[in-house]
Amino acid sequence: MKLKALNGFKDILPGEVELWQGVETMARQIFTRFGFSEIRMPILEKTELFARSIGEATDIVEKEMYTFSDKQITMRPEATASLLRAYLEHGLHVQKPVQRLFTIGPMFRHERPQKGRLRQFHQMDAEVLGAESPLVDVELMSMGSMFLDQLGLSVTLELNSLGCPACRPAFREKLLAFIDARHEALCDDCQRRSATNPLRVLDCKNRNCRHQVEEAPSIQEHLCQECADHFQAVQQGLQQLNVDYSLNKFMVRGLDYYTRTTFEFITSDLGAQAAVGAGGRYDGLIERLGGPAIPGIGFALGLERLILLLQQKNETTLTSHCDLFIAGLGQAASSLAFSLVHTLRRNHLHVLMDLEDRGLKNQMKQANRAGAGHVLIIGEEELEKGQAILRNMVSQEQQMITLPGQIQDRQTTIDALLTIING
RNA sequence: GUGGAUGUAGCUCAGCUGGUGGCAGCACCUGGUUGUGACCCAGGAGGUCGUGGGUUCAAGUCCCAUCAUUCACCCCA
Repeated sequence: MKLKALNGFKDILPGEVELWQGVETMARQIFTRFGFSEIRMPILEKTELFARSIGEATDIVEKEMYTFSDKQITMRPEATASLLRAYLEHGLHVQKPVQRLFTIGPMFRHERPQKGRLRQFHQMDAEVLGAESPLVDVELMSMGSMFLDQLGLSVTLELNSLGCPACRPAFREKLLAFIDARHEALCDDCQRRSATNPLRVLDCKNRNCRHQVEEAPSIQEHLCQECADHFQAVQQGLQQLNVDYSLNKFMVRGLDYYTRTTFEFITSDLGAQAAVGAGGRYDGLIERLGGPAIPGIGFALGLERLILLLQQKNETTLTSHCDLFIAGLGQAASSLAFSLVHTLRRNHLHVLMDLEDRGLKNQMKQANRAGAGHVLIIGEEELEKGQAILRNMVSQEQQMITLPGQIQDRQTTIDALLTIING
């Protein structure tokens, strides 16, 4: 085979698609229950939008975006930027003070693929715009937690606060001093990071670095009064709703726009890609995009990672069931079956038949594979008498059914079939 | 961008120190009952051994290159 999908791009085949649909349905149900409305945005946006929101100096913007440079447009690497653009463009912030929005769709990042990481991947995104209350943070996390729980996945919620422009600079200085004092002991990556993004050093997986950083100053102890109060209220709210969480003073974000509350849903079952979902507050972002000073918070869940977890968890024997298979033997019977199948489909039945003139044995096999509850066998002998055999594939019982002689009689047969099959 | 591993049937994989590609499993087709599925039995079809070079009398097997996949680093959902 010469033509293949691009590296990092995957087909989702029948058998797996059902799992995706299940997850998406669950998400829509639960998000709707929390008052969220779905919004869908285009995949292409002006490159500038992502540069301004995600941050010029981030890895995503620096080297991972699929950009048509001659046109200055980019395939979205995440959803928040597009969502906020749409939110401002259509004046949603004027229509309602608080908007709860979610979206599901593909994102694109040119990274080296590995387990749980693709170049085209899918995220579910939930965002609350216009609300500053810590209870909103609590509600959002509890929603994510409820969703994952309903899927039967056990993940842990980790929580941190990144402070705000008022308190973060001071902490940054203090952290830099700490890191500089241990510069020689850190790995090459961390030495580089200490210059570009010192917060990232806290997040290094190198065991030695982790050890070095154990006593590092905690952002949680350097928050300004407002941020500290907010963080405190978030924790109280989580406790009130019995949402389990643990504090992680080392958690940082890869996108520049986060402030205050940040959180991740973590699993230990996906190898290196531990985060199935992550998000946080971004109180300055809407303003940065040219809108009014409106606070916001949101999170994204990685669909591929959820699917992997679900697949690992249980053998997904999602067998499709069809109501009826019609097996016709011979030209006349097949022809009758053909129109009967069509009519039954109009009556909302899931009906199949073979169109290749195969033998009865083969047709029975097909019916079995399709998980048919009943098979209607129209043989030549029965057809002459205006009858057919209806076989219950589970109980193996068979009964004679009268076939429609005239078009007008058809409804009688349909009704009889419907009664038996649905009954 | 950097490392490691792996490319044999539609899928999962055997194939030893080079000697003609596997009665291998799943799936598929046909038959075992004139016209009855799952189970069983018999048979069948299916492959330029990723690609291109090299070594050799002889390469799926050894060497080099290349492409692809994958895991990890990095980064992130």
